Amino acid sequence: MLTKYHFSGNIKQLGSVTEITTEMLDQIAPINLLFGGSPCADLSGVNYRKKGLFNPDGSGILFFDFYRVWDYLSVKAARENTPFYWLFENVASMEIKNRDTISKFFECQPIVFDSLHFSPQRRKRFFWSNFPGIKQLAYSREMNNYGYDMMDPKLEDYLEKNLDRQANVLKIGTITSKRSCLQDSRSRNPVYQDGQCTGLFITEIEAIFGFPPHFTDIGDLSISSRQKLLGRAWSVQVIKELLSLLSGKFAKK
Amino acid sequence: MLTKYHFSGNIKQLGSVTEITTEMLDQIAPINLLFGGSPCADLSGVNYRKKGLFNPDGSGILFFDFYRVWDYLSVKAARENTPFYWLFENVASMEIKNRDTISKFFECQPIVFDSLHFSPQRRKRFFWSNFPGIKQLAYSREMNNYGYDMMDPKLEDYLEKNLDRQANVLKIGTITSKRSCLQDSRSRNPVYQDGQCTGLFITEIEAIFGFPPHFTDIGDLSISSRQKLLGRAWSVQVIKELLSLLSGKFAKK
DNA sequence: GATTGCGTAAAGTGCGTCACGCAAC
DNA sequence: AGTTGCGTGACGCACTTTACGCAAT
Repeated sequence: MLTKYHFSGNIKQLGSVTEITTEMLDQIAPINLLFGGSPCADLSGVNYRKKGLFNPDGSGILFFDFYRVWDYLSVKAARENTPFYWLFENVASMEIKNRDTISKFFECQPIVFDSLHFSPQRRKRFFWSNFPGIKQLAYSREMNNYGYDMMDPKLEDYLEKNLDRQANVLKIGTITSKRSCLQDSRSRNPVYQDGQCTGLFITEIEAIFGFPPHFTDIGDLSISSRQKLLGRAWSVQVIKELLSLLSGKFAKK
Repeated sequence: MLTKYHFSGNIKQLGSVTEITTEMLDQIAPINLLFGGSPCADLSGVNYRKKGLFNPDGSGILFFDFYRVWDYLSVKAARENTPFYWLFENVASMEIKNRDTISKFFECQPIVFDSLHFSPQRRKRFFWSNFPGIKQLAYSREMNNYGYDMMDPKLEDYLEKNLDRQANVLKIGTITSKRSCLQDSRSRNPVYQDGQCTGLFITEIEAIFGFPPHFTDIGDLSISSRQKLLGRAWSVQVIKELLSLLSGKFAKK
Protein backbone atom coordinates (compact mmCIF):
# COMPACT_ATOMS: atom_id res chain seq x y z
CA MET A 1 0.00 0.00 0.00
CA LEU A 2 0.98 3.58 -0.59
CA THR A 3 0.12 5.47 2.56
CA LYS A 4 0.60 9.18 2.82
CA TYR A 5 1.68 10.47 6.21
CA HIS A 6 1.03 14.13 5.80
CA PHE A 7 3.45 16.47 7.55
CA SER A 8 0.63 18.47 9.11
CA GLY A 9 -0.41 15.33 10.92
CA ASN A 10 -2.99 13.68 8.68
CA ILE A 11 -3.23 10.22 7.22
CA LYS A 12 -4.72 9.61 3.81
CA GLN A 13 -4.90 6.37 1.89
CA LEU A 14 -3.80 6.87 -1.71
CA GLY A 15 -4.58 3.32 -2.80
CA SER A 16 -2.57 0.20 -3.56
CA VAL A 17 0.61 0.30 -5.62
CA THR A 18 -0.94 -2.43 -7.74
CA GLU A 19 -3.45 0.14 -8.97
CA ILE A 20 -0.82 2.46 -10.42
CA THR A 21 -1.16 2.50 -14.20
CA THR A 22 1.19 3.81 -16.87
CA GLU A 23 -1.42 6.46 -17.67
CA MET A 24 -1.18 7.74 -14.10
CA LEU A 25 2.61 7.84 -14.35
CA ASP A 26 2.49 9.74 -17.63
CA GLN A 27 0.25 12.37 -16.10
CA ILE A 28 2.94 13.14 -13.51
CA ALA A 29 5.56 14.34 -15.94
CA PRO A 30 8.48 14.64 -15.92
CA ILE A 31 9.31 12.11 -13.21
CA ASN A 32 13.02 11.85 -12.57
CA LEU A 33 13.05 10.74 -8.92
CA LEU A 34 11.64 7.50 -7.50
CA PHE A 35 12.26 6.16 -4.04
CA GLY A 36 10.50 3.79 -1.72
CA GLY A 37 10.51 0.40 -0.06
CA SER A 38 8.19 -2.60 -0.18
CA PRO A 39 6.83 -4.33 2.96
CA CYS A 40 9.43 -6.33 4.87
CA ALA A 41 7.01 -8.53 6.83
CA ASP A 42 7.52 -11.56 4.59
CA LEU A 43 11.23 -10.96 4.06
CA SER A 44 12.52 -10.05 7.52
CA GLY A 45 14.72 -12.54 9.28
CA VAL A 46 12.81 -12.01 12.50
CA ASN A 47 9.68 -13.56 10.98
CA TYR A 48 10.18 -17.33 10.99
CA ARG A 49 6.93 -17.82 9.00
CA LYS A 50 7.87 -15.36 6.28
CA LYS A 51 6.26 -16.12 2.92
CA GLY A 52 9.14 -14.81 0.82
CA LEU A 53 9.11 -12.77 -2.39
CA PHE A 54 6.88 -14.88 -4.61
CA ASN A 55 3.91 -16.05 -2.51
CA PRO A 56 0.88 -14.19 -3.95
CA ASP A 57 -0.82 -14.29 -0.53
CA GLY A 58 2.07 -12.41 1.09
CA SER A 59 3.27 -8.83 1.07
CA GLY A 60 6.74 -9.67 -0.27
CA ILE A 61 5.34 -9.93 -3.78
CA LEU A 62 4.57 -6.21 -3.72
CA PHE A 63 8.24 -5.72 -4.55
CA PHE A 64 7.34 -6.52 -8.14
CA ASP A 65 4.91 -3.63 -8.24
CA PHE A 66 7.71 -1.29 -7.26
CA TYR A 67 9.80 -2.92 -9.97
CA ARG A 68 7.03 -2.49 -12.53
CA VAL A 69 6.94 1.26 -11.89
CA TRP A 70 10.75 1.42 -11.77
CA ASP A 71 11.07 -0.43 -15.07
CA TYR A 72 8.57 1.78 -16.85
CA LEU A 73 10.20 5.00 -15.68
CA SER A 74 13.68 3.64 -16.29
CA VAL A 75 12.94 2.77 -19.93
CA LYS A 76 11.11 6.05 -20.44
CA ALA A 77 14.00 8.10 -19.06
CA ALA A 78 16.47 6.29 -21.30
CA ARG A 79 14.26 6.80 -24.34
CA GLU A 80 13.74 10.51 -23.63
CA ASN A 81 17.32 11.02 -22.47
CA THR A 82 16.28 12.57 -19.13
CA PRO A 83 17.97 11.99 -15.77
CA PHE A 84 16.38 9.34 -13.52
CA TYR A 85 17.44 8.86 -9.89
CA TRP A 86 15.97 6.06 -7.87
CA LEU A 87 16.34 4.24 -4.54
CA PHE A 88 14.78 1.07 -3.15
CA GLU A 89 14.95 0.09 0.54
CA ASN A 90 14.35 -3.10 2.49
CA VAL A 91 15.57 -4.97 5.60
CA ALA A 92 19.15 -6.22 5.76
CA SER A 93 18.05 -9.40 7.53
CA MET A 94 16.40 -10.86 4.44
CA GLU A 95 17.63 -14.20 3.06
CA ILE A 96 20.51 -14.04 0.59
CA LYS A 97 18.46 -15.63 -2.17
CA ASN A 98 15.89 -12.84 -1.88
CA ARG A 99 18.59 -10.17 -1.89
CA ASP A 100 20.07 -11.77 -5.01
CA THR A 101 16.68 -11.87 -6.73
CA ILE A 102 16.13 -8.19 -6.10
CA SER A 103 19.68 -7.40 -7.25
CA LYS A 104 19.02 -9.29 -10.44
CA PHE A 105 15.96 -7.16 -11.19
CA PHE A 106 17.71 -3.87 -10.49
CA GLU A 107 20.90 -5.10 -12.14
CA CYS A 108 23.05 -3.85 -9.26
CA GLN A 109 24.11 -4.71 -5.71
CA PRO A 110 22.68 -2.96 -2.66
CA ILE A 111 24.67 -1.02 -0.11
CA VAL A 112 24.23 -1.68 3.58
CA PHE A 113 23.47 1.37 5.62
CA ASP A 114 23.04 1.41 9.39
CA SER A 115 21.33 4.33 11.17
CA LEU A 116 23.82 3.62 13.98
CA HIS A 117 26.14 6.40 12.84
CA PHE A 118 23.44 9.05 12.60
CA SER A 119 21.11 8.07 15.44
CA PRO A 120 21.31 6.04 18.67
CA GLN A 121 19.49 3.13 17.01
CA ARG A 122 20.96 0.10 15.21
CA ARG A 123 18.93 -0.32 12.03
CA LYS A 124 20.66 -2.08 9.15
CA ARG A 125 18.95 -1.67 5.82
CA PHE A 126 19.72 -2.50 2.19
CA PHE A 127 19.54 0.28 -0.36
CA TRP A 128 19.55 -0.37 -4.09
CA SER A 129 20.12 2.93 -5.83
CA ASN A 130 21.81 4.84 -8.62
CA PHE A 131 22.38 7.98 -6.56
CA PRO A 132 25.83 9.39 -7.52
CA GLY A 133 28.46 8.58 -4.90
CA ILE A 134 26.35 6.14 -2.91
CA LYS A 135 28.97 3.38 -3.03
CA GLN A 136 31.66 5.62 -1.55
CA LEU A 137 29.26 6.76 1.15
CA ALA A 138 28.75 3.22 2.38
CA TYR A 139 32.43 2.34 1.95
CA SER A 140 33.74 5.23 4.02
CA ARG A 141 31.37 4.56 6.87
CA GLU A 142 32.29 0.87 6.94
CA MET A 143 36.03 1.60 6.86
CA ASN A 144 36.00 4.08 9.72
CA ASN A 145 33.83 2.17 12.11
CA TYR A 146 33.82 -1.43 13.13
CA GLY A 147 31.15 -0.67 15.67
CA TYR A 148 30.50 2.99 16.08
CA ASP A 149 32.35 6.17 16.82
CA MET A 150 32.21 7.70 20.29
CA MET A 151 31.25 10.94 18.56
CA ASP A 152 28.12 9.31 17.15
CA PRO A 153 24.70 10.20 18.61
CA LYS A 154 24.05 8.74 22.07
CA LEU A 155 20.79 7.53 23.53
CA GLU A 156 21.02 9.88 26.50
CA ASP A 157 20.61 12.88 24.20
CA TYR A 158 17.22 11.60 23.03
CA LEU A 159 15.60 10.99 26.44
CA GLU A 160 12.92 13.21 27.95
CA LYS A 161 14.42 16.07 29.91
CA ASN A 162 13.50 17.08 33.46
CA LEU A 163 12.48 13.57 34.50
CA ASP A 164 15.95 12.34 35.49
CA ARG A 165 15.85 9.52 32.95
CA GLN A 166 19.28 8.01 32.46
CA ALA A 167 20.48 5.85 29.57
CA ASN A 168 21.82 2.39 30.41
CA VAL A 169 23.44 2.06 26.99
CA LEU A 170 24.90 4.28 24.28
CA LYS A 171 22.99 2.57 21.46
CA ILE A 172 19.77 0.57 21.31
CA GLY A 173 18.72 -2.29 19.04
CA THR A 174 16.32 -2.09 16.14
CA ILE A 175 12.95 -0.63 17.04
CA THR A 176 10.20 -2.82 15.58
CA SER A 177 6.47 -2.36 15.32
CA LYS A 178 6.02 -4.14 18.65
CA ARG A 179 5.83 -2.17 21.87
CA SER A 180 7.81 -4.85 23.67
CA CYS A 181 10.87 -4.69 21.45
CA LEU A 182 12.82 -2.66 24.03
CA GLN A 183 10.56 -2.95 27.00
CA ASP A 184 10.07 -6.53 28.10
CA SER A 185 12.14 -8.60 30.49
CA ARG A 186 14.14 -10.32 27.77
CA SER A 187 15.39 -7.23 25.97
CA ARG A 188 17.18 -4.95 28.32
CA ASN A 189 15.23 -1.87 29.34
CA PRO A 190 17.51 0.92 28.13
CA VAL A 191 16.39 3.63 30.56
CA TYR A 192 16.89 3.99 34.30
CA GLN A 193 14.37 6.12 36.19
CA ASP A 194 13.07 6.23 39.76
CA GLY A 195 15.08 3.23 40.85
CA GLN A 196 14.16 0.86 38.07
CA CYS A 197 14.88 0.02 34.44
CA THR A 198 12.21 0.90 31.93
CA GLY A 199 11.51 1.33 28.21
CA LEU A 200 11.31 4.30 25.89
CA PHE A 201 8.44 6.78 25.66
CA ILE A 202 6.80 6.97 22.25
CA THR A 203 7.93 10.59 21.91
CA GLU A 204 11.50 9.47 22.54
CA ILE A 205 11.16 6.88 19.77
CA GLU A 206 9.93 9.63 17.45
CA ALA A 207 13.01 11.67 18.29
CA ILE A 208 15.33 8.69 17.76
CA PHE A 209 13.91 8.24 14.26
CA GLY A 210 14.51 11.92 13.58
CA PHE A 211 10.86 12.95 13.61
CA PRO A 212 9.61 16.09 15.37
CA PRO A 213 8.12 15.43 18.82
CA HIS A 214 4.48 14.25 18.77
CA PHE A 215 4.75 13.58 15.02
CA THR A 216 2.50 10.50 15.30
CA ASP A 217 0.06 12.00 17.82
CA ILE A 218 -2.71 12.07 15.23
CA GLY A 219 -6.42 11.38 15.40
CA ASP A 220 -6.56 9.39 18.65
CA LEU A 221 -3.97 6.82 17.58
CA SER A 222 -3.06 4.54 20.50
CA ILE A 223 0.52 4.25 21.71
CA SER A 224 0.91 0.82 20.11
CA SER A 225 -0.51 2.06 16.81
CA ARG A 226 2.03 4.85 16.84
CA GLN A 227 4.77 2.32 17.50
CA LYS A 228 3.48 0.27 14.58
CA LEU A 229 3.93 3.28 12.29
CA LEU A 230 7.36 4.10 13.69
CA GLY A 231 8.64 0.51 13.70
CA ARG A 232 8.12 0.41 9.95
CA ALA A 233 9.57 3.84 9.30
CA TRP A 234 12.78 5.07 7.79
CA SER A 235 15.26 6.94 9.92
CA VAL A 236 15.02 10.54 8.83
CA GLN A 237 18.74 11.03 9.45
CA VAL A 238 19.60 8.22 7.02
CA ILE A 239 17.23 9.43 4.30
CA LYS A 240 18.56 12.94 4.69
CA GLU A 241 22.08 11.60 4.23
CA LEU A 242 21.16 9.62 1.13
CA LEU A 243 19.12 12.37 -0.49
CA SER A 244 21.90 14.88 0.12
CA LEU A 245 23.79 13.05 -2.63
CA LEU A 246 21.31 14.66 -5.03
CA SER A 247 21.58 18.15 -3.57
CA GLY A 248 23.35 19.48 -6.65
CA LYS A 249 20.94 17.88 -9.10
CA PHE A 250 17.78 19.79 -8.30
CA ALA A 251 16.95 23.49 -8.48
CA LYS A 252 16.78 25.30 -5.16
CA LYS A 253 14.56 28.18 -4.17
CA MET B 1 -3.40 16.44 45.74
CA LEU B 2 -1.12 19.04 44.24
CA THR B 3 -0.07 17.76 40.87
CA LYS B 4 2.37 19.68 38.77
CA TYR B 5 1.84 19.53 35.04
CA HIS B 6 5.08 20.95 33.81
CA PHE B 7 4.93 23.12 30.72
CA SER B 8 7.72 21.20 29.04
CA GLY B 9 5.52 18.14 29.19
CA ASN B 10 6.44 16.39 32.43
CA ILE B 11 4.38 15.29 35.38
CA LYS B 12 5.71 15.42 38.89
CA GLN B 13 3.84 14.72 42.10
CA LEU B 14 4.53 17.43 44.67
CA GLY B 15 2.60 15.70 47.45
CA SER B 16 -0.75 16.20 49.12
CA VAL B 17 -2.01 19.65 50.08
CA THR B 18 -2.56 18.23 53.55
CA GLU B 19 1.22 17.97 53.88
CA ILE B 20 1.80 21.70 53.40
CA THR B 21 3.02 23.18 56.68
CA THR B 22 3.32 26.80 57.79
CA GLU B 23 7.10 26.30 57.80
CA MET B 24 6.94 25.45 54.11
CA LEU B 25 4.86 28.52 53.41
CA ASP B 26 7.24 30.77 55.32
CA GLN B 27 10.16 29.50 53.28
CA ILE B 28 8.50 30.74 50.09
CA ALA B 29 8.51 34.42 50.96
CA PRO B 30 6.99 36.79 50.11
CA ILE B 31 3.82 35.11 48.83
CA ASN B 32 1.26 37.54 47.53
CA LEU B 33 -0.56 35.40 44.96
CA LEU B 34 -2.56 32.19 45.61
CA PHE B 35 -4.85 30.51 43.16
CA GLY B 36 -6.22 27.02 42.72
CA GLY B 37 -9.23 24.75 42.94
CA SER B 38 -10.11 21.70 44.99
CA PRO B 39 -11.48 18.43 43.49
CA CYS B 40 -15.07 18.65 42.26
CA ALA B 41 -15.85 14.92 42.15
CA ASP B 42 -17.82 15.04 45.42
CA LEU B 43 -19.42 18.40 44.69
CA SER B 44 -20.41 18.23 41.02
CA GLY B 45 -24.08 17.96 40.18
CA VAL B 46 -23.39 15.21 37.70
CA ASN B 47 -22.32 12.84 40.50
CA TYR B 48 -25.46 11.69 42.26
CA ARG B 49 -23.36 9.81 44.82
CA LYS B 50 -21.35 12.87 45.76
CA LYS B 51 -20.09 12.86 49.34
CA GLY B 52 -20.25 16.63 49.81
CA LEU B 53 -17.82 18.98 51.54
CA PHE B 54 -17.51 17.38 54.98
CA ASN B 55 -17.20 13.60 54.45
CA PRO B 56 -13.61 12.73 55.46
CA ASP B 57 -13.61 9.80 53.02
CA GLY B 58 -14.33 12.10 50.07
CA SER B 59 -12.30 14.59 48.08
CA GLY B 60 -14.62 17.53 48.82
CA ILE B 61 -13.05 17.96 52.24
CA LEU B 62 -9.79 18.96 50.58
CA PHE B 63 -11.36 22.41 50.20
CA PHE B 64 -10.51 23.02 53.83
CA ASP B 65 -6.83 22.46 53.11
CA PHE B 66 -6.95 25.20 50.52
CA TYR B 67 -8.75 27.33 53.09
CA ARG B 68 -6.11 26.56 55.71
CA VAL B 69 -3.35 27.85 53.42
CA TRP B 70 -5.54 30.80 52.35
CA ASP B 71 -6.27 31.75 55.95
CA TYR B 72 -2.64 31.61 57.00
CA LEU B 73 -1.47 33.76 54.10
CA SER B 74 -4.41 36.13 54.45
CA VAL B 75 -3.69 36.83 58.12
CA LYS B 76 0.02 37.10 57.44
CA ALA B 77 -0.49 39.61 54.62
CA ALA B 78 -2.76 41.74 56.80
CA ARG B 79 -0.25 41.69 59.64
CA GLU B 80 2.68 42.60 57.41
CA ASN B 81 0.63 45.03 55.35
CA THR B 82 1.57 43.37 52.02
CA PRO B 83 -0.74 42.86 49.05
CA PHE B 84 -2.40 39.44 48.74
CA TYR B 85 -4.33 38.39 45.64
CA TRP B 86 -6.13 35.07 45.58
CA LEU B 87 -8.62 33.02 43.54
CA PHE B 88 -10.45 29.78 44.25
CA GLU B 89 -12.29 27.83 41.55
CA ASN B 90 -14.86 25.02 41.51
CA VAL B 91 -17.85 23.71 39.52
CA ALA B 92 -20.96 25.82 39.12
CA SER B 93 -23.17 22.73 39.38
CA MET B 94 -22.49 22.25 43.10
CA GLU B 95 -25.39 22.42 45.54
CA ILE B 96 -26.32 25.85 46.87
CA LYS B 97 -25.61 24.84 50.46
CA ASN B 98 -22.03 23.94 49.51
CA ARG B 99 -21.61 27.18 47.60
CA ASP B 100 -22.88 29.07 50.65
CA THR B 101 -20.51 27.19 52.96
CA ILE B 102 -17.52 28.10 50.81
CA SER B 103 -18.73 31.71 50.56
CA LYS B 104 -18.95 31.84 54.36
CA PHE B 105 -15.32 30.76 54.68
CA PHE B 106 -14.01 33.24 52.12
CA GLU B 107 -16.45 35.92 53.35
CA CYS B 108 -17.53 36.79 49.81
CA GLN B 109 -19.74 35.59 46.97
CA PRO B 110 -18.36 33.86 43.88
CA ILE B 111 -18.74 35.08 40.33
CA VAL B 112 -19.97 32.73 37.62
CA PHE B 113 -17.74 32.55 34.60
CA ASP B 114 -18.44 30.51 31.48
CA SER B 115 -15.69 29.66 28.99
CA LEU B 116 -18.45 29.94 26.37
CA HIS B 117 -17.41 33.48 25.44
CA PHE B 118 -13.72 32.70 25.06
CA SER B 119 -13.81 29.17 23.64
CA PRO B 120 -16.30 26.93 21.80
CA GLN B 121 -17.01 25.00 25.02
CA ARG B 122 -19.73 25.61 27.64
CA ARG B 123 -18.03 25.36 31.02
CA LYS B 124 -19.62 27.24 33.90
CA ARG B 125 -17.41 27.68 36.92
CA PHE B 126 -17.51 29.54 40.24
CA PHE B 127 -14.62 31.84 41.12
CA TRP B 128 -14.14 33.26 44.59
CA SER B 129 -11.50 35.96 44.36
CA ASN B 130 -10.34 39.38 45.45
CA PHE B 131 -8.83 40.29 42.09
CA PRO B 132 -9.56 43.97 41.44
CA GLY B 133 -12.44 44.47 39.00
CA ILE B 134 -13.55 40.83 38.94
CA LYS B 135 -17.17 41.68 39.74
CA GLN B 136 -17.43 44.08 36.82
CA LEU B 137 -15.85 41.50 34.51
CA ALA B 138 -18.56 38.96 35.27
CA TYR B 139 -21.30 41.60 35.15
CA SER B 140 -20.39 42.94 31.72
CA ARG B 141 -20.31 39.49 30.18
CA GLU B 142 -23.69 38.61 31.61
CA MET B 143 -25.27 41.85 30.44
CA ASN B 144 -24.06 41.60 26.87
CA ASN B 145 -24.93 37.99 26.20
CA TYR B 146 -27.99 35.98 26.97
CA GLY B 147 -26.49 33.03 25.20
CA TYR B 148 -23.41 33.86 23.25
CA ASP B 149 -22.28 36.33 20.67
CA MET B 150 -21.91 35.26 17.04
CA MET B 151 -18.45 36.76 17.21
CA ASP B 152 -17.47 34.27 19.94
CA PRO B 153 -15.13 31.38 19.10
CA LYS B 154 -16.74 28.64 16.99
CA LEU B 155 -16.09 24.91 17.11
CA GLU B 156 -15.22 24.78 13.41
CA ASP B 157 -12.10 26.85 14.05
CA TYR B 158 -10.75 24.22 16.45
CA LEU B 159 -11.11 21.12 14.24
CA GLU B 160 -8.21 19.34 12.55
CA LYS B 161 -7.45 20.86 9.19
CA ASN B 162 -7.02 18.97 5.91
CA LEU B 163 -9.37 16.16 6.93
CA ASP B 164 -12.61 17.80 5.84
CA ARG B 165 -14.05 17.65 9.34
CA GLN B 166 -17.10 19.86 9.66
CA ALA B 167 -18.74 21.15 12.86
CA ASN B 168 -22.39 20.25 13.46
CA VAL B 169 -22.72 22.95 16.13
CA LEU B 170 -21.21 26.30 17.01
CA LYS B 171 -20.65 25.38 20.67
CA ILE B 172 -20.22 22.09 22.51
CA GLY B 173 -21.19 21.07 26.04
CA THR B 174 -18.87 20.65 28.97
CA ILE B 175 -15.97 18.31 28.31
CA THR B 176 -15.63 15.88 31.21
CA SER B 177 -13.00 13.30 32.10
CA LYS B 178 -14.97 10.65 30.19
CA ARG B 179 -14.17 9.91 26.58
CA SER B 180 -17.87 9.44 25.86
CA CYS B 181 -18.99 12.89 27.02
CA LEU B 182 -19.36 14.12 23.44
CA GLN B 183 -19.07 10.86 21.61
CA ASP B 184 -21.86 8.47 22.63
CA SER B 185 -25.30 8.02 21.14
CA ARG B 186 -27.09 10.24 23.65
CA SER B 187 -24.93 13.31 23.30
CA ARG B 188 -24.76 14.45 19.74
CA ASN B 189 -21.50 13.83 17.94
CA PRO B 190 -20.36 17.35 17.10
CA VAL B 191 -18.24 16.56 14.03
CA TYR B 192 -19.24 15.40 10.58
CA GLN B 193 -16.58 13.54 8.57
CA ASP B 194 -16.66 10.94 5.78
CA GLY B 195 -20.43 10.67 5.78
CA GLN B 196 -20.98 10.18 9.51
CA CYS B 197 -21.10 12.02 12.80
CA THR B 198 -18.20 11.51 15.16
CA GLY B 199 -16.49 12.87 18.27
CA LEU B 200 -13.49 15.09 18.88
CA PHE B 201 -9.83 14.11 18.58
CA ILE B 202 -7.84 14.52 21.78
CA THR B 203 -5.67 17.15 20.10
CA GLU B 204 -8.81 19.10 19.23
CA ILE B 205 -9.88 18.98 22.89
CA GLU B 206 -6.46 20.33 23.85
CA ALA B 207 -6.97 23.21 21.43
CA ILE B 208 -10.48 23.91 22.74
CA PHE B 209 -9.08 24.24 26.25
CA GLY B 210 -6.47 26.66 24.95
CA PHE B 211 -3.52 24.31 25.31
CA PRO B 212 -0.82 23.93 22.64
CA PRO B 213 -1.31 20.90 20.39
CA HIS B 214 0.00 17.62 21.86
CA PHE B 215 0.26 19.24 25.30
CA THR B 216 -0.81 16.03 27.06
CA ASP B 217 1.16 13.67 24.81
CA ILE B 218 3.48 12.79 27.66
CA GLY B 219 5.13 9.56 28.77
CA ASP B 220 2.89 7.05 26.97
CA LEU B 221 -0.36 8.37 28.43
CA SER B 222 -3.35 6.68 26.77
CA ILE B 223 -6.02 8.73 25.03
CA SER B 224 -8.46 8.21 27.89
CA SER B 225 -5.84 9.22 30.47
CA ARG B 226 -5.25 12.40 28.51
CA GLN B 227 -8.98 13.08 28.49
CA LYS B 228 -9.03 12.54 32.25
CA LEU B 229 -6.44 15.30 32.65
CA LEU B 230 -8.18 17.64 30.24
CA GLY B 231 -11.70 17.04 31.60
CA ARG B 232 -10.54 18.34 34.97
CA ALA B 233 -8.57 21.25 33.56
CA TRP B 234 -9.14 24.99 33.50
CA SER B 235 -9.76 26.73 30.22
CA VAL B 236 -6.59 28.65 29.50
CA GLN B 237 -8.61 31.44 27.87
CA VAL B 238 -10.61 31.97 31.06
CA ILE B 239 -7.59 31.93 33.36
CA LYS B 240 -5.81 34.33 31.04
CA GLU B 241 -8.79 36.68 31.25
CA LEU B 242 -8.92 36.51 35.04
CA LEU B 243 -5.20 36.91 35.59
CA SER B 244 -5.10 39.88 33.23
CA LEU B 245 -6.85 41.78 36.02
CA LEU B 246 -3.54 41.68 37.85
CA SER B 247 -1.43 42.75 34.90
CA GLY B 248 -0.66 46.12 36.47
CA LYS B 249 0.19 44.67 39.86
CA PHE B 250 3.32 42.73 39.04
CA ALA B 251 6.66 43.82 37.64
CA LYS B 252 7.27 43.01 33.99
CA LYS B 253 10.51 42.13 32.31
C1' DG C 1 -42.99 41.94 37.42
C1' DA C 2 -42.92 37.81 40.43
C1' DT C 3 -44.13 32.90 40.57
C1' DT C 4 -44.69 28.23 39.06
C1' DG C 5 -43.64 24.35 36.15
C1' DC C 6 -41.02 21.60 33.06
C1' DG C 7 -36.96 20.28 30.39
C1' DT C 8 -32.13 20.03 30.29
C1' DA C 9 -27.48 19.42 31.41
C1' DA C 10 -23.74 18.43 34.69
C1' DA C 11 -14.54 19.06 35.68
C1' DG C 12 -18.79 11.48 38.04
C1' DT C 13 -19.01 6.66 39.81
C1' DG C 14 -19.69 1.76 39.02
C1' DC C 15 -20.84 -1.98 36.43
C1' DG C 16 -20.53 -5.36 32.53
C1' DT C 17 -18.71 -6.34 28.05
C1' DC C 18 -15.55 -6.54 24.63
C1' DA C 19 -11.64 -4.92 22.33
C1' DC C 20 -7.01 -4.29 22.38
C1' DG C 21 -2.51 -4.53 24.27
C1' DC C 22 0.95 -7.75 25.66
C1' DA C 23 3.82 -11.86 25.87
C1' DA C 24 4.28 -16.40 24.74
C1' DC C 25 5.55 -19.69 20.55
C1' DA D 1 6.02 -10.51 12.13
C1' DG D 2 1.68 -13.27 12.23
C1' DT D 3 -0.92 -16.16 15.47
C1' DT D 4 -2.81 -17.64 19.69
C1' DG D 5 -3.96 -17.09 24.43
C1' DC D 6 -4.58 -14.35 28.40
C1' DG D 7 -5.37 -10.25 31.11
C1' DT D 8 -5.80 -5.43 31.65
C1' DG D 9 -8.10 -1.49 30.26
C1' DA D 10 -11.24 1.23 27.36
C1' DC D 11 -15.94 1.94 26.20
C1' DG D 12 -21.06 2.22 26.83
C1' DC D 13 -24.79 2.29 29.71
C1' DA D 14 -27.43 3.06 33.99
C1' DC D 15 -27.85 5.57 37.90
C1' DT D 16 -29.78 10.18 40.11
C1' DT D 17 -30.10 14.87 42.14
C1' DT D 18 -30.05 19.71 41.68
C1' DA D 19 -29.96 24.18 39.76
C1' DC D 20 -30.86 26.88 36.08
C1' DG D 21 -33.12 28.58 31.81
C1' DC D 22 -37.12 29.23 29.56
C1' DA D 23 -42.00 29.35 29.05
C1' DA D 24 -46.47 29.97 30.80
C1' DT D 25 -49.37 31.73 34.25
